[in-house]
Amino acid sequence: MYQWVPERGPAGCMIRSLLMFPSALRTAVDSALSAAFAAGDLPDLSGNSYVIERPRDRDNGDWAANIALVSARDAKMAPRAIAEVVAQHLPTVEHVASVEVAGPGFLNFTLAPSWYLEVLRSAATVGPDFARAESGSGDKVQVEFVSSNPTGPLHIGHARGGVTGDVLCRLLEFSGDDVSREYYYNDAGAQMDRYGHSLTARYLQAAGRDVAFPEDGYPGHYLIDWAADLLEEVGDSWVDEPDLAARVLTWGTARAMRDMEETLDLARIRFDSWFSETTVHERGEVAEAIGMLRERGHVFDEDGAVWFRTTTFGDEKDRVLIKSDGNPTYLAPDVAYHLDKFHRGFDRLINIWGADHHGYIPRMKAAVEALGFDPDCLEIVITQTVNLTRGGELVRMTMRGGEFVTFREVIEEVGIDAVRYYLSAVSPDTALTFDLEEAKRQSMDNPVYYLQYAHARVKSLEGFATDAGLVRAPMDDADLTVLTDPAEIGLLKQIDRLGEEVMEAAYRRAPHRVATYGQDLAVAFHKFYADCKVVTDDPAVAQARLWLVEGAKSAVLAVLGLLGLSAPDRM
RNA sequence: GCCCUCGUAGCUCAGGGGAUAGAGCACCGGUUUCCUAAACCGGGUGUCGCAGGUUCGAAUCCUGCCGAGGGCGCCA
Repeated sequence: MYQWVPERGPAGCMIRSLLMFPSALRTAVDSALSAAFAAGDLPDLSGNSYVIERPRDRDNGDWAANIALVSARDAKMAPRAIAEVVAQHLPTVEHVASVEVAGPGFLNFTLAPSWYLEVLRSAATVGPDFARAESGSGDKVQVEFVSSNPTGPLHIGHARGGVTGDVLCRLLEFSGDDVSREYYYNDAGAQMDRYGHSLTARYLQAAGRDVAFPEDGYPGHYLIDWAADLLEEVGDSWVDEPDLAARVLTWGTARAMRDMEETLDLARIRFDSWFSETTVHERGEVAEAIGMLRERGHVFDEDGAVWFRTTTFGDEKDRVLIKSDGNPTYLAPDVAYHLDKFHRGFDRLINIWGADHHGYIPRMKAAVEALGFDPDCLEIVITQTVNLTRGGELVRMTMRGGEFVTFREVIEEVGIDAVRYYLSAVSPDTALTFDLEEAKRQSMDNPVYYLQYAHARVKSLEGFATDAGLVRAPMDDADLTVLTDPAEIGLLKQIDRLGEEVMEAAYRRAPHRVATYGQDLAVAFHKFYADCKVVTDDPAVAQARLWLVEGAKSAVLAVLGLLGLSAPDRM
């Protein structure tokens, strides 16, 4: 339920197309409260916090205020009676057609068509950016996501994190934040050693050497493929080199990184920067971070290890930074990395993590706080697991066994538009089931095509109108007031919703809301298409509808852009 | 055992203090001399996991329980 509360959401909720209607209503209600108080009709209710919201059922108007309901106890009056008084003192508000008291005491506002025509003028002339925030928070926001180690291909879990992060970034940019997208990769430490040894063994095996595969090695079949690539590239010339392991690890890291970059590219997931763990070690930032923690009294030594007292900040137990063998844990460079982020001047950090990292949140927050920063500036979005099915049958995957369907394979089978749509249409908090057969269907029962078809229809209409000799006249010459059909009004209302939906989705870090809205928008457009002919004998109607199509195109393109979907001209 | 997330229609999922709880799929039927039928129209389904509590009002917030998933390393 969209609610307008001035002090929340991106600062300055001004949208390019003046979509600030609820604030006008709030001003009006506030002044009605003052007037009623001055007239002695009501006690002073100005301190009550109420909400301007969308009624669930549009039969109850376009906006509703619950002031009477929240004030009933204070005023010692029946809610409906309060609402009546407020309504009597309400000043006229431009574009408001009617105000009525309804239900238990809601004040329901119904907008005049003139409002929607204002919105249409903006949408049709500005384009997809008509609902973009005029001025955002101004915050420099860094979003870190995917961040898979370069030890193998990306899988469907990475895909969800990647799509979620990417759509969230697009949303934040759309609502005015200065966004930087970063991929952090752990190219140091024990996991990389394991990977190097595994790939080295596979290389030697490929070269015909009889070597055993390490017991703790990476079992995936892809290592055999990559070893074959390496053999093809350098022959067996590396076999007897003394620095074989180092060479293989370097090559293998590059190989894995290339695979990830190619896959992300196919998925239209873009990054501004790639940050390697090695960097924080080389720059001495790990030592610096631990030093800072120690200075502030959050570090102690025990059993030969260096500990971070995270329990001070609510963690379940203290955590090791430097193991007794002298090597850092995963946490140490990660603390240094986050310190580095703050040093780079970001106001807000958002990390997209998989559900398996949930337990890591308290210690990371502890690190931020212990280093002297506001832990609320670090937000963690957790994406729940993805169950891959094919025709309802669970596709068995063993991450530990190394047998899994890769992100790239899913893209190649299903197509990136459908993959992105299905992965971003569900709340990150919900464990989702991704069915390959269902997503692959190129038919009307696939919601992604339903949405894209709205765009294809717009293009088709444009072509047909042109062929029919119908040329769109300037906006100023069009009489938009002829748009009165219920289907036309319904479409206008959906175009109007785009701005608030984007704000809400960005503010709540809820990228899936875009897909939900997109379906409503597409429904309204297809309904309009079915009920109202654009190319008609009445030139005034034809002109107005051409502009309505143009406005709808702006909204549809905005949604497709936010979801990172292609906008096909024909299907 | 402790912590986190989830539990809403047959299935996949929205809604997360507000009015009569929604969509898609699946199922049945209808619409095309008419801008793409990948569309439109009609047909029905709910103990919102269970039980308490807070509130003018609870699917939504709190507590407990049940169930599913994830996490509880000097792994990453």
